[in-house]
Amino acid sequence: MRVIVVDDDFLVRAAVKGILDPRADIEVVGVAAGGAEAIELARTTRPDVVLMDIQMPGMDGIEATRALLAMTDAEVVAMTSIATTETVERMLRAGAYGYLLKDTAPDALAEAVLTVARGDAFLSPRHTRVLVERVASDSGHAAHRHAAALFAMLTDRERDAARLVAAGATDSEIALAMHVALSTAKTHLQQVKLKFAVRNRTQIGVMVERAGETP
Amino acid sequence: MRVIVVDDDFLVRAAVKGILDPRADIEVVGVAAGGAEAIELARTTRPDVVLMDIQMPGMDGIEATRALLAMTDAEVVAMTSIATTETVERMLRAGAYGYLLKDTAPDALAEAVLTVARGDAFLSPRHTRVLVERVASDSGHAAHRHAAALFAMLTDRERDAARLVAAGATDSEIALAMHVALSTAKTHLQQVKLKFAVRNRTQIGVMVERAGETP
DNA sequence: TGCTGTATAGTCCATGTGGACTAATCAGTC
DNA sequence: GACTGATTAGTCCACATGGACTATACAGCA
Repeated sequence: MRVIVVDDDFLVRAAVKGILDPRADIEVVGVAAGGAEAIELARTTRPDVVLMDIQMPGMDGIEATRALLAMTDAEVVAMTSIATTETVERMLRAGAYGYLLKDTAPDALAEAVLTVARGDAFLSPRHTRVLVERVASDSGHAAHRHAAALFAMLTDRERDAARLVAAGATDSEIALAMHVALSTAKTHLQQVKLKFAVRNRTQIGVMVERAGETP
Repeated sequence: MRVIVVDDDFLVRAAVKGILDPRADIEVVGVAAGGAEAIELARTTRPDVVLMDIQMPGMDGIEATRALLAMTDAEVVAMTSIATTETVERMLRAGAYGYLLKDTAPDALAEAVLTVARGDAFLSPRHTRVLVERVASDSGHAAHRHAAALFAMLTDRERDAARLVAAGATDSEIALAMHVALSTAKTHLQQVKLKFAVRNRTQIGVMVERAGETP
């Protein structure tokens, strides 16, 4: 398992290398002090896993991860001491599958490397909790389910009309797009209003968006 | 650490008890074969952690978790062999902070119990990956960011007006609610339309909903 | 075979909305 | 002290929308 370590702090680089190198199944093939340097290093050493610090001067860990994953098929494990929803989300979105607190036990460090290398994900318990809470609380979820359920109760043509309303079309544009008379489009929308139990077309648009049906 | 084990399979109950009981820091204070039985057991034994199977006849693990967390302050670790986004999400939403594959190593089982007991989350690497991918791919995210950025560019009063539009108010109702003249409400909405670069109020409503600003 | 739901189409009229303007007041900025 | 942006307010008019109806045709179902 070929690994590179990216951190602006010399002590961290040395410590991580010191933990991983003695292991028979992991070899640290290089260290870098910044994002740009890491990308250069990855090009030449072709690592399986990159241990990446997030806060670094210059190109930060998130940018570096994005750039790195665009050109290699390495896996990335983020290392940091911050555990805000915001940061975790941005890092995972950049493509990292591992997330470690810097005070992690040596065993966990090696385990994280091996876990992401075989295609699974490894997050520290603290980060896992942050992620779980984000998914669990996901406000507006109930509202979305309700809107989706209402949308599913529409007929095919009512759905078409509703989507066009959400896209900002006028009644006559809807009639044109659906190849029907103006009065027909209006009748469909009256039905949609009834079924959604709303007052006007604006709320139809809001419901369609909430149901995730705006294309 | 007081633990109860809930599973409809006698062999699983015995195996889990056999793994956890020998440990000095964990005591299995009861086992149950179903959801209803588990709730009864939790009432009498007051466990710290409940290991809960998801697929059970009668009351399933998700329902049981919801009911159980409503009446005790125990933590729940789900046990299952399925790892679909759907199931993981429903279980986490029900309030579980642990999620194990049934073929988990004995060490991981005990670690999961201890991790959730101290308030963190523990997911098997496979489930962690499912969760990470859900967060990372989250379609519509870019659209949401864009809408939120546009919304942030509005002035205070324009924001108020925009929210009221999304709620389905007419111009005169907006004027009333904001204690301004009809023409003022219209002027604000003209500005909003300009800044959002949209054609009509329906699209204003859609953008406000997309930005997550509908109260 | 009649009932129900869907899709189509129409009329009439009150009200709402969009567009194009102008303009005063006030707060902060250069 | 002039300028800019925010907030307020106004007029006029064309067009869109909502509401309340009626009505035909066709499908599937009991």
